[in-house]
This record gives sequence, structure tokens and C-alpha cells, in this order.
Amino acid sequence: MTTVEHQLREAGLRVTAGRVALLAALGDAPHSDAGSLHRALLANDAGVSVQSVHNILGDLTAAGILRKIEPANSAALYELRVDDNHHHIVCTSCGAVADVDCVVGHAPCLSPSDTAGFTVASAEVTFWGLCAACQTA
Amino acid sequence: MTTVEHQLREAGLRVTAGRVALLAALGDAPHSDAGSLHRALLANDAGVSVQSVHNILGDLTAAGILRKIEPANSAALYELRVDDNHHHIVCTSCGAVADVDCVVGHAPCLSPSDTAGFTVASAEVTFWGLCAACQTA
DNA sequence: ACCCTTATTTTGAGTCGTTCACGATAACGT
DNA sequence: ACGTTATCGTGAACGACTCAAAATAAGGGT
Repeated sequence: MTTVEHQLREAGLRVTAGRVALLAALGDAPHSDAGSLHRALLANDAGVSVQSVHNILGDLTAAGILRKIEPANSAALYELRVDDNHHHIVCTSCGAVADVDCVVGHAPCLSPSDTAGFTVASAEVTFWGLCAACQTA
Repeated sequence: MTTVEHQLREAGLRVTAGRVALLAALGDAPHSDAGSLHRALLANDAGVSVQSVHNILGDLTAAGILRKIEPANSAALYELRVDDNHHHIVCTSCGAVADVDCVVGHAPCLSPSDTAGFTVASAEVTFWGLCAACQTA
């Protein structure tokens, strides 16, 4: 039994071909959207419908196996890293996404001065810039 | 001539009823999406088509008169504050949005350790929590 | 004050990403 | 092997937004 199968069972989810294939595809291409994953699965003869991709992504995200991020000007992206609260940097030119480990977990910026009566549960940081490829181009 | 008219002309844009009405509506209800603004204008007899609302929002955003934000699980929102680089706190329950002035503009968290080859142009922070109303409910 | 140019708005259609409903299929505990 | 029930497929639908081209109106020039 692979690690992936373990993960699914521990979450009370059945181990299906689609879920295993999708997790594998996401391992190969982190920060993928539903469409890309669907195409990747089709290319691997692990065909599932587009709707099933959405089902799977929703189920696995709810189970805490996947993390969903929604950068501006982009479809929802999914990644396998869920344990740590890392952030992301997005290329404003091509949309490439990379992980960013926030060195200062308790940074001042994460404790806003005036919360307007809100209770703060979490902070999400998105950096915008140019990826290596788009800098040269 | 009102301030709003000045702003538009300085940006090289024509002063139209729709633009003036939309800016007024945004003043009354900050952090509004295109649909809300469209309804607000209709209620004020300043009818414009939904597509025009999108046109206006796009034009004014490009001109630097409006700022566009796109929190996860939400349509694009617009606000009048464009000069300062403030952040936002969003209610996970009802979607309410409030401004947050980041006290530490040069906070450590805004200088990620490993940028994966990216050049960082800006950082965007979104806080998630419960608004005052949703805390009591 | 009136044209004329051209920015803006409208009308109408169309796209993309996602969600919903429900019957068909298959996972897996017994 | 069997039956229950989670999961998947099919098909329809949605919201937010974009595109294209004809109709309108802002505002500079005369």
C-alpha cells in the first residue's frame, strides 16, 4: 500500500484510480488548476471527466489532503503541501507560481493594528513579480 | 466641478454620468463587486448596463482611480483607496471586507527568504477571520 | 451655438471555470 | 461473493466576465 493510499484511507475516503492518478499528477506539476490536471490525466490513460476532477479536488481539499489557492487573474490552483503555512509568489507575466517559506512566522505584519472588529484567524501572503524566464524575455 | 470630475479629466477620461454615478456608489459602499454596483446604480435611476459597469471598472482601474482586489471565493471587488498600499481582512462567514493598514510597511515577511529566482515587485496580504456580526451569530 | 471626431455605451452573443442533479458504477466491509 | 453506499459520469446550468460591432454622446474646434 502506497503512502497515497494510506492518506486517503486515513481520511475515510475510498481509494479510487482517479484520486490516485490526480495526486500523482499534482506531484509532477504542483500548483495546477482543474483543467491542467484533467489534461494530464487524459494523457496518462487515467481518464476522468472534468466534473470528477472538480469532485476529487473538492473532496481532497475538504479532507485536508490538498490545499487550494486562488490567485487573482487565475483559476483555482491546488498543491500537496498542506502542513506548513507557506506563501506564494506569482509571475505577473506568465502566471507561474512558486512556494515561499515565510521566515518570520510571527511577523508584525501578520498582527494588524486595527482589525475593524474582526477576529483574525489566518493571514495569506501573495508576492507578485517576474519569474526567471520572464525576466530574460 | 467636483473632485470626481477632476480626477477623470486628469486621467484623460471623459466625464460621463455612469462613471460619476459609479464612483459615488463606491463611496457609499466600498469593496463592492460589479453586480452590487450595477444594482446600486439602477436603484438610483443612473441605469447602465452590466457590461458598462465592467467597462467603467476596467477603465478606472487602468487609469489608477480604482483598485481591484480578488479575494478567494468572491467576485472581484473595487475600492477608491489607491494611494496607500493597505491590506484587507475578509470574513470567512459572510464575506464582509475591511481595510487594514499594515503598520510595518517594510515588514520582514514582505522580504521572502527564497524567491525561487523571481524578482519581487509587490506583496499582498489578506487576513481571514470573523467580522463582528458573525462572531455573535 | 453647432459640428465632428472619437471615446464611451449599448446590445447581443459567447467564453471560462465551476456547480448542481441524478442515474450508473465500483470500493470495500461483512 | 454480496450488498451498501461512496464515488463517478452524463448532461444541464450558472455566475462572472469578455468580445464585437453598431448606436450614442462628450467636448474640442470653428
